[in-house]
Amino acid sequence: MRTTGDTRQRIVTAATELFRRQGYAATGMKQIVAAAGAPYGSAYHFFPGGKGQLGEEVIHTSGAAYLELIGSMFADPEADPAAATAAAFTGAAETLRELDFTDPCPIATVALEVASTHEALRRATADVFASWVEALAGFYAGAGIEAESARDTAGSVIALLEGAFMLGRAAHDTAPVLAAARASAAIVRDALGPAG
Amino acid sequence: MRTTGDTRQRIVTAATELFRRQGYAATGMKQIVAAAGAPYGSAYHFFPGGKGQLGEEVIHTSGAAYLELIGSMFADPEADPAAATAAAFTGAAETLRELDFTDPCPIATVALEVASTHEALRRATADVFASWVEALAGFYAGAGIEAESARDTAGSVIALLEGAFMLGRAAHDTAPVLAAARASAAIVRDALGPAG
DNA sequence: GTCTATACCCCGATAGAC
DNA sequence: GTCTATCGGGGTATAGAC
Repeated sequence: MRTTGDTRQRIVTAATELFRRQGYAATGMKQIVAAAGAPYGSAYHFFPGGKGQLGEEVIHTSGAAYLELIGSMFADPEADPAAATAAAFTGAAETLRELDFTDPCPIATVALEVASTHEALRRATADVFASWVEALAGFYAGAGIEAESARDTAGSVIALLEGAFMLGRAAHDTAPVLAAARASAAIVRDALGPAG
Repeated sequence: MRTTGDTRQRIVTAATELFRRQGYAATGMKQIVAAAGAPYGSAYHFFPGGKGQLGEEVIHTSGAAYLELIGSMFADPEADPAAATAAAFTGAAETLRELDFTDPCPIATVALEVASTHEALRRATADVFASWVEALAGFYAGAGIEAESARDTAGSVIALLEGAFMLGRAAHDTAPVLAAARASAAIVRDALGPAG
């Protein structure tokens, strides 16, 4: 009654890694259970809804983990918001290199793949993006940006990060993410207004 | 000797549309030739290198078409660069809605899918992104931004656009692209410096 | 050059022994 | 609850008639 929980968890973990590296369509259930060291039947025992149900869970759990990461990076309400944002980008550039240009974002590839093909998964990615934007918007609002503008700013910062990952991965170069660090600071400063 | 060219072109066109909507891995050769109204063997007659060769051609040709679009949107050297950039984003938001939240970028999904799995295709997407950045950087340089900064600025603007498409498609909402319009102007203004 | 048939493999999913 | 065998279908790619 304890060991069974391990198998389920291993399947989710393996799927998360494979979806991130290869995308949703290119990853098979057999590949997932093989990577998880689990028998094939376990996948459908724990996820009777099949690949779609597993995909939904992967999106939500990895999205929640990333949300915590965002929360920890923007935890200090005293920090200068533009500088903190730029620092997050330079840190992300380092992560990108450490991951050997595999995707630092756990759901980006899947989000694009399913956006026009799989409603349930599309909604799951939308929920995750919204949770990230909300968290970052809260930080900006605490730093003095008006609520609605804070939301827009947070959305643009996350969009910029996702796009910078895309260009950086394609080029095998962290330069786009480093350039985006400066751009992200400009976005936040603009939202802070002349006083900021 | 004329009609054969049509078949090849129809295959490329059909593949472009399907890759854009579903991604690379989820699209099959059979689906492509069916959509093109071509016999199955024609695909391997014109593309003996198979799906990979077809993918490379799709990336390069659709990337070149998008390059022309960028060139036409930033054709006026007298235009205010920040305003022109923001206008491009508001136009992109409209396009996104017209396309019913299908991907306005012909290579974004494929770029993420192949970044860590298919070297030849990854390089093709990198070439395309680089061509877009170079074109936009030329416009910014003409508007008075120093060359190296113009390149960084162009990269960040394109990254922001790609990321905004990602969030907008997931949410089925043009708001992220419209918010990015203001952010893009802030990025360009920051690069222009206090004088701009 | 055009088109059909097919080889060979892996897909997601299920049945049912254990 | 665990695991294997298998089903029906679709994947890429090729052979070869026309």
